[in-house]
Amino acid sequence: MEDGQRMYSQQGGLTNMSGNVLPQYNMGQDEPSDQRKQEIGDILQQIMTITDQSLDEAQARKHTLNCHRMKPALFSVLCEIKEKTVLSIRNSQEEEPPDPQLMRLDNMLIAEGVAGPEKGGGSSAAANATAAASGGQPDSAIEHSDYRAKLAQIRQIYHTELEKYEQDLDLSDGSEIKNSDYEAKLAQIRQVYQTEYGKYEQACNEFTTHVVNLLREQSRTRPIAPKEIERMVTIIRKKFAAIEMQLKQSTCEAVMILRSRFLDARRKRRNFSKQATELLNEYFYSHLSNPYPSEEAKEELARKCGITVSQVSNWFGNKRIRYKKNINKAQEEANMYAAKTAAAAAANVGSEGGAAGYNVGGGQAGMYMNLNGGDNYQSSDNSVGDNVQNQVNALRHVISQSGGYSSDSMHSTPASMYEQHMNQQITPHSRSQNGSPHDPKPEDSTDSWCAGAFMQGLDGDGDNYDGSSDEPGLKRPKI
DNA sequence: TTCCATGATTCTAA
DNA sequence: TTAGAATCATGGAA
Repeated sequence: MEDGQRMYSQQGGLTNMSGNVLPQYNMGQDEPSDQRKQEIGDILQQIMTITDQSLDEAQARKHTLNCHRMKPALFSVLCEIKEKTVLSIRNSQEEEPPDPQLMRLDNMLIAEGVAGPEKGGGSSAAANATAAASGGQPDSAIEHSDYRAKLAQIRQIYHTELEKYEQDLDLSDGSEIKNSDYEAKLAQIRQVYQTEYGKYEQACNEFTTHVVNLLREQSRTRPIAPKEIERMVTIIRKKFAAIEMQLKQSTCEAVMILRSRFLDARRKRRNFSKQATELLNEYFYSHLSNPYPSEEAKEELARKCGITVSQVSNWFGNKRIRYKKNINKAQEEANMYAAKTAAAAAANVGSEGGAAGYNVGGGQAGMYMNLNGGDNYQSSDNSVGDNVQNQVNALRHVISQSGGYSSDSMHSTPASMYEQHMNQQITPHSRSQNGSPHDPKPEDSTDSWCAGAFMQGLDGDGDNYDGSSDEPGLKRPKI
């Protein structure tokens, strides 16, 4: 009230802080000084007590005050007093540099492509978000139930959205991120961030508008200058910058977790189990004429090996290229698997008493024989008896060619076979009938994916140990 | 510690 | 979209 009392000039008129009499208002110079003092005192008293009154009374009082002839002059002086006292303290806080932490967050989000100038996430926000840690003026400066209700509502929305945000990103399961998933996850983070940022901006704007309207309304009964409203907007923006900071921190954390999982997934490499490798090799060498398993076959292999279809595809890709690069070793391996397969088939024949007892689903040999029936790389004749016979033929062939299973004979590889292999090599590309590299081999095709000679070394027709078309007198390379 | 095997990724061609 | 080829990075044996 001291400031208010200073408005009374010694001359009996209204003066500003500089002591100058305000000439623009009709101050009623001809009125007695005591009367004017009393009148102004009444006005001030009404203003001070207006918040103690009921809503209806306050509204009525507001109207009376607004219509009072001295109100403009009085408010002008009050605003000036406020400007030069309370608000001057704030002025010193306004020119703070941008928050370095927020700038770092902005930089990271921009670098990761999550936020950027075109997305409205980075620079514009940073411009608004200067110095998040300012004082708590809004709460103390504006005592209004609407304000508090709105603030509580926004806080609740913020926390709800924060929970939703973390749920949407769904990075808490500890699962590994594959390369193909990385971009998708990053895009998901980007989308969630932009959505949440949009909500944040909307809430910020709504709240700012609400407070501005509130202050304008109050300016009818309180000395609130437009400049003060502008400052209040700035303060609100700063307050909301804390929310923005939280949002950006959460997003950065999500990106870092994603990247960490992704890199971990790349680094981690576990060899497949021995059994899985055996199954894959058996399939590979039994389909050496066309080692391109169908999707169904891949799925079956993946299921049996306990790996993914992608891993099966990788394995076959690696196997094909490494087989071609190191044919000598591959031949040894092929012989081993051929013998093993045939032995298993023969064992089935012996134990089950013939073709009728062939165990399609059981055993490793049965496994790929079963797959053969599904992808049709095998002979079109899929009768159980023929399959068993094929296995037996293959076994006989391997044994006859190798002279048993001695390591010496298994490891010796005639140059003629290698040369023939290299000369007759046919890639799927060149074999393709319509130019597509992934066309499956026609069922009746008798050509070879790689090294028909090598397959001849197994059963002579390049058709997965199918001895049915083997010529009795066909001379096989000596192993 | 080194070397090799191997699963995975990336790039290119078809 | 798939396969081939090159390459990377890790696991495991020597």
